Amino acid sequence: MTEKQIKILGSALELFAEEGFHGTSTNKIAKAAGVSEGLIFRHFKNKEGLLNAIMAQGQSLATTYFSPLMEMTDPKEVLSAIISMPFQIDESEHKFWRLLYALKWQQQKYNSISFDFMLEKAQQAFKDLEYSDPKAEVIILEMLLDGAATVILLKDEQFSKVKTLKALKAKYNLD
Amino acid sequence: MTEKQIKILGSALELFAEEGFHGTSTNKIAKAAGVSEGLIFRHFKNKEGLLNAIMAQGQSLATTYFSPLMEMTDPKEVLSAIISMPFQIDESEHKFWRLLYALKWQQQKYNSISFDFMLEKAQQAFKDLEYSDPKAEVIILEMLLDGAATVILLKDEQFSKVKTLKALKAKYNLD
Amino acid sequence: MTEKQIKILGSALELFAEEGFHGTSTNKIAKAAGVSEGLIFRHFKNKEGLLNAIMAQGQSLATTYFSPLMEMTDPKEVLSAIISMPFQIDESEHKFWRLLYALKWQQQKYNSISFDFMLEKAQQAFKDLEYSDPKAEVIILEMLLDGAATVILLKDEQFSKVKTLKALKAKYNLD
Amino acid sequence: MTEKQIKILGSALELFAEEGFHGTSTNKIAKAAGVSEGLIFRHFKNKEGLLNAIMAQGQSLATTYFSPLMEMTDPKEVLSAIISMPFQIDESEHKFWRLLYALKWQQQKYNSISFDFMLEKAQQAFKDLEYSDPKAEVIILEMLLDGAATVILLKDEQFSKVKTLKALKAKYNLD
DNA sequence: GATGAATGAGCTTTCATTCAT
DNA sequence: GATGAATGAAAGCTCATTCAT
Repeated sequence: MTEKQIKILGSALELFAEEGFHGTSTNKIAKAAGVSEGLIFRHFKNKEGLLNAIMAQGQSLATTYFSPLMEMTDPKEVLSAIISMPFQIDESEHKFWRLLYALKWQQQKYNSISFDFMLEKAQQAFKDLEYSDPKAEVIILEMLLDGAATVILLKDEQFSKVKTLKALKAKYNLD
Repeated sequence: MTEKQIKILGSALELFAEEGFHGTSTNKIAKAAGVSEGLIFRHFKNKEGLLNAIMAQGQSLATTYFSPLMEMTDPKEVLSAIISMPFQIDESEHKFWRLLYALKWQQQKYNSISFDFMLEKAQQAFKDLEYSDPKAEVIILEMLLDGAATVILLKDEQFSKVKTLKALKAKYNLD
Repeated sequence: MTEKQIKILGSALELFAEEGFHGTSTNKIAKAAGVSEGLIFRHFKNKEGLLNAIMAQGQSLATTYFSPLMEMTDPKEVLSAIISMPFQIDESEHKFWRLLYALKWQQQKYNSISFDFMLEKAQQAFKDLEYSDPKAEVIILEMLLDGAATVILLKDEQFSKVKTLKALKAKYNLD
Repeated sequence: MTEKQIKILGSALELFAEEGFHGTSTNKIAKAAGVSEGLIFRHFKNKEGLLNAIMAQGQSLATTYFSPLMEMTDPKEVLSAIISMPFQIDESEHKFWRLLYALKWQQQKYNSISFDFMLEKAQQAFKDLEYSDPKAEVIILEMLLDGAATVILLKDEQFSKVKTLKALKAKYNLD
């Protein structure tokens, strides 16, 4: 990938995340990236192709997130790792997750990154810990993750992440 | 409001919720409502005016939701009422809440309907019940509400709401 | 059809005929028609839709041309009528036929107006007149018609149509 | 001429003939030729330069066609040779003539290859054979040639060229 | 000679909005 | 109140052409 391609993807991610896919013109992206508008189409074919390229990039980011889970066996460690996730989104990834969540609400088409594997791992953990209704627990966990992501991505820094995570872990008796 | 105005608002709500504000053209709305495009502008001045009208309608819906809380004093009853809320969204309101949540991710401008009053009420309840960190508890509750709304509005009917709500209430020792 | 639609179709026909479909921009058409560019798309959906509308108009023109043939029975009268056709293209239809012939060379898609009926009528006439190879005669006739159209449409008025038609009829003994 | 130049010219000829000059992008030509787009401009300067190069190639092809005529004196031989021409277009030249005829309809600019010499030769032949209106006969011959080319180039192989040519020669009492 | 990244003008098309009826 | 023709700005996209490598 050339330097300009990277610039385009970066600007597009930022703008899509902030103003939405339909709310962002290719003209705006090109200007933000310091690039001619035509170049966007030469490299990504479409405005949608641009979005796809961003999502493809994100897919590998997500994989990095999830892979450590695979090897864990201790159920408490598993739950602790899962719950911590949204609290560990850092500056550089912030924009990507914001876009991903925003897209969720618009087209199922872009629900491409799947959390199913993670949720299955969680269900096993709840079973191991002998929760009475593991299925319901998984739903609640999913809600907590989506909710944490929502609050963190939309009103970051207006509350103490450390304290919140601690209280949350306490609810599941995770040290 | 005339019948045609109602039709327009209904179609707009549906389309905005599904395809986003910028993703929906006034032409599409007019066709969905079975109305001439010009009429939209006669009644609502703007595309944005349309959105405002929808939000105004929603505001009163929200008030209906929240008002019973005002009179409650028993902290457990308060928490129980708050937690139940997203689980009680019914068919007819579904589209509106979907739109409201989708807009959250797009423009802060439309974060108009505020949950602050409710969250303060919750904080008082947590204090009354002598939770060790009421502030953190409120954040967690907010996450749960946002998360529950997300899951319910986006993948409705793929899980048991009754069981989930029950397990959730158990977490807070609410009967 | 409104006055502006007619204007658009007229300008488009003229420009397509002179500079080709791909060689003519919708901007140019709009300006020639004294109309906003958007209007073209509102009425005809596409640039291609514009072409289709022109062809549809032409179809009825062609039908007018061919229908008198249907009732003729005298073979000489039939051949005479057919041979005369390209020589009777008048000013108002000139542009349309020019476009039609130009399109022939580019996409079979637009070979929509069919001369087959006319050629069958001719074949019957050649049989009636006991020509030795009626099939070959039909091909030659088709060539003559295409050729006459080519010469008339592309270098009109540089030769005597009357004398040429006379000499041509003489070749078929059509007084 | 290098191999790549030949490839470019060949692809351009083919595409121009099939989809028209304006209907063919340099990008498409480059891909068809298996060559970078830039190379086209290095070798031919312009898109128009490409067309000119094709026409120059064609000019010598045409000369080959016409030169035998120069030395003929017998009028019947002359007419026979002229009439036979379109029927002798072979596979390898097909595309070129198709392009040439298609261009006729698009821009007079490209009426570059002239048949005038040939038509003068024909007029002399008609005079020698004491046709009553040699001028009109030349026009008719021109029509026949254009028409034969049209039919042969656009619906090749759907009829017997041998029989058609025979019937045609019979019309002029050529053996 | 050859590539392919890059450009900018121009193209087709969409869209919110206006206005005469 | 209601329509639908009409607009003009801006959107997404294509294209011939240039240039560094």
